[in-house]
Amino acid sequence: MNTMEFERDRPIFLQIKSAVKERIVRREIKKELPTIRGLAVELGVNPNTVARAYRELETEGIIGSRVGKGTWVIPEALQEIRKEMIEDIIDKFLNNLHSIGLDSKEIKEILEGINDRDI
Amino acid sequence: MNTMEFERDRPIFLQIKSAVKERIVRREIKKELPTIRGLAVELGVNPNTVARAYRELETEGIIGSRVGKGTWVIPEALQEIRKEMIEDIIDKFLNNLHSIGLDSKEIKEILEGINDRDI
Amino acid sequence: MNTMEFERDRPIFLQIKSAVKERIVRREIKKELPTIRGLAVELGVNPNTVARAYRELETEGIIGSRVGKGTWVIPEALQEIRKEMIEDIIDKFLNNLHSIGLDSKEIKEILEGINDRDI
Amino acid sequence: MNTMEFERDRPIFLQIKSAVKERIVRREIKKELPTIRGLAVELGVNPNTVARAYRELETEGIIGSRVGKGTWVIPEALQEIRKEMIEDIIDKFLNNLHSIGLDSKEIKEILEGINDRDI
DNA sequence: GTGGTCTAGACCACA
DNA sequence: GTGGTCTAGACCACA
Repeated sequence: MNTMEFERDRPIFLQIKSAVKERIVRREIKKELPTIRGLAVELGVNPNTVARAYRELETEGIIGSRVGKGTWVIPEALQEIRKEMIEDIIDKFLNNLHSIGLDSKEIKEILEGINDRDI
Repeated sequence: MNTMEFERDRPIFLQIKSAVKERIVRREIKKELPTIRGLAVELGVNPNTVARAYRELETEGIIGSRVGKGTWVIPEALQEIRKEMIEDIIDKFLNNLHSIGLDSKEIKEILEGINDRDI
Repeated sequence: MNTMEFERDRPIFLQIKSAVKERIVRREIKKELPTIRGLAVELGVNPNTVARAYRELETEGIIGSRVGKGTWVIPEALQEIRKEMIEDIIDKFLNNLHSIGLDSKEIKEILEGINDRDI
Repeated sequence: MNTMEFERDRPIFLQIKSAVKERIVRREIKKELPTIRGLAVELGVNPNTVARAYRELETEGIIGSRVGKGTWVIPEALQEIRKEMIEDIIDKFLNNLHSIGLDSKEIKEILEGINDRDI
């Protein structure tokens, strides 16, 4: 996590949540998560803020925690969550394109345009 | 605009702004926008809230307004804004995919997957 | 006057007033001003709007009018008004520079910078 | 900010905006801005009015803010904004002089005239 | 405590 | 009639 630039207009706890989730899904965090206090110091935020991010990740079934034992990734959930995230990203993408009035043909052209990019 | 369900957790003025912008880009609003007070009544919100949405669209150069005359689309801006919106949608899409750790190959596969869908 | 782009956020009658005043001081309008109705049509505004601009110019002693005789420049006022306008422009300029905290030395440098420009 | 006389005929939020911007550019405000409510009380205006001034300064990239933390100057933006302001003042000055019909020679004379003043 | 949103409602100047 | 400003005041989520 090292340093992290926070966007304004989006709660910090949500940004931390996203960042941690991404790192888990990218397998950069394999098992043990940083302690709440440690991460809070590292990011220069209030421990409550990190705690809230962790709490929501726990509710989503991505991580587990036990007092005295710390916080860890739940590997069984990983594959499923990754799939969901991809699906969400695609849905949002298509919805956005539809919302500005593009039809199937135009969307297909855009998809080809992306393919020609240096991704 | 007819009716409009507002999501909670996203400011109403931003939702109005997006909705109006979409309708403009889709050419459903061609020239004259509804009056601030008219739209406010229609949506069941305070005129100030509509005014703020309009004001920001005006700052973005999409619409113009004048006391006593009303509010209208700036047609010259349209093409440009449409392009920007498409570009933003694509960027966000690719960023999201990268952020969960997909590499070029996986992204290309996803693009093909979308192409095979019924869009 | 031909065509004229109006800025938003500044009343049209004031913009007409400035434009007419400028044309008078530049001696582009020598004696007779366009009729209120004629100018209104030309600019695509309400005659009341032009009338208000003319009325204020008359109050400032720049123009005279009589029903049935039209509107004309008062040449005696011209030299004086021109001087006032120049003085106002200079005062505003120096005030603006002071307001952002520039000292005499910096202002002198700016003045030299302007002199080196292609004015 | 202490006290502040508001001109009529110019929106209060714009006057607050200018005043704050000047104080920032003059480095009288170094880092922390007064809180919205604090400044509102000090100036005897509604918090919404100060909030709008701050919001626009934030849009211009001059200040940043976060709920619960307050409002602060973005130091990186300062140099750039100072330059822009000077450039704007000069442009406006030259435009004004041109608009009343002065030619290069006359403008140069005026510039020298200013230089001889006690600035 | 702090910024941000929203409402209800008054008032204004321009067209 | 129309957009624009402003106030008073409530409520919210984040820190």
